[in-house]
Amino acid sequence: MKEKELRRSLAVLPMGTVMKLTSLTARQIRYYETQELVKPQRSDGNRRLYSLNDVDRLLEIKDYLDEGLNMAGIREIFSQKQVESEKRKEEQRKSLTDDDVRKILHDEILRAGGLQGMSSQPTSPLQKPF
Amino acid sequence: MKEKELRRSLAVLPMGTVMKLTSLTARQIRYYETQELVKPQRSDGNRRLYSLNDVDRLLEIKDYLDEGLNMAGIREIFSQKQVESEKRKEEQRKSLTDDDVRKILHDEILRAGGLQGMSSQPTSPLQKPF
DNA sequence: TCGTTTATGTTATAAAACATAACATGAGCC
DNA sequence: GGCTCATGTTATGTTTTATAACATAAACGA
Repeated sequence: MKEKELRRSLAVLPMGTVMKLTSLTARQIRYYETQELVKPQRSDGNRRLYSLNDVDRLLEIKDYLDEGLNMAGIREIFSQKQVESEKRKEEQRKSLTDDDVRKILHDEILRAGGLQGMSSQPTSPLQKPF
Repeated sequence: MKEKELRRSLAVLPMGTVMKLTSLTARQIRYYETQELVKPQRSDGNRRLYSLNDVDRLLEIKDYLDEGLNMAGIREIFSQKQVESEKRKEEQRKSLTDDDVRKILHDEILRAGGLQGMSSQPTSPLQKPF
């Protein structure tokens, strides 16, 4: 699912398209940028280029505004979300590492015991002893 | 998966983006349009707007050209593909219909036999007798 | 209540991107 | 050599976008 992620973060949409997709005015979209709520890329000619993720973000902003939040509030929410997602990423990194450790240990045990075939799992690419 | 289909056929990409995504020149892209190989939408101001499907199509065209095909050949291939896809669609429509018929028949049999509970399937929304 | 801030509208001006059309051209073909 | 095909190049006009400045209604705070 890394391909999809890439597609969603490709900056390819010009202002006009984003306006239609979000029903926001150019003024609003640019203002939210000054408030650091979205950071579109720029083309060589300095045109703003948005990704699908940016569009989603703008729609989120709209929702929060409807709920009465102000720019500062939305900024705060977004920064929290980012912290959360980074935590999750770190969590996953750790858990993967633990998993590796487990595999390695398992391997050690097998070798120590002298190939008794407790498990019929094919050897993992991680092992490669020596 | 109907949502994805919709997203892929949304005409939102301007010429410049498509040029980068395909490594084709504007001249080429427009020429393929005169050859009816792609039919982008137009914005209010007459700008061409492409969908992700269009981009894929342009990449296909590029491949076929590299293989030595000419416009007529590519046009032919595309029209064949369309026929095929329509056949498959019709096939699916039919098969779904058959399935419905089967369910209805099954139901008829159940009622004729007087509720003997041969199957424990919950009644389908299709039945609604009378 | 008055002065501020906030979010957005409006207008002016310049530049970038795109459209159409016409002419140019090298490769392949008869 | 003349023709077609796919594409390049150039010219000209329109659309879209950028930035910036001024305007304003609503909310807010003193």
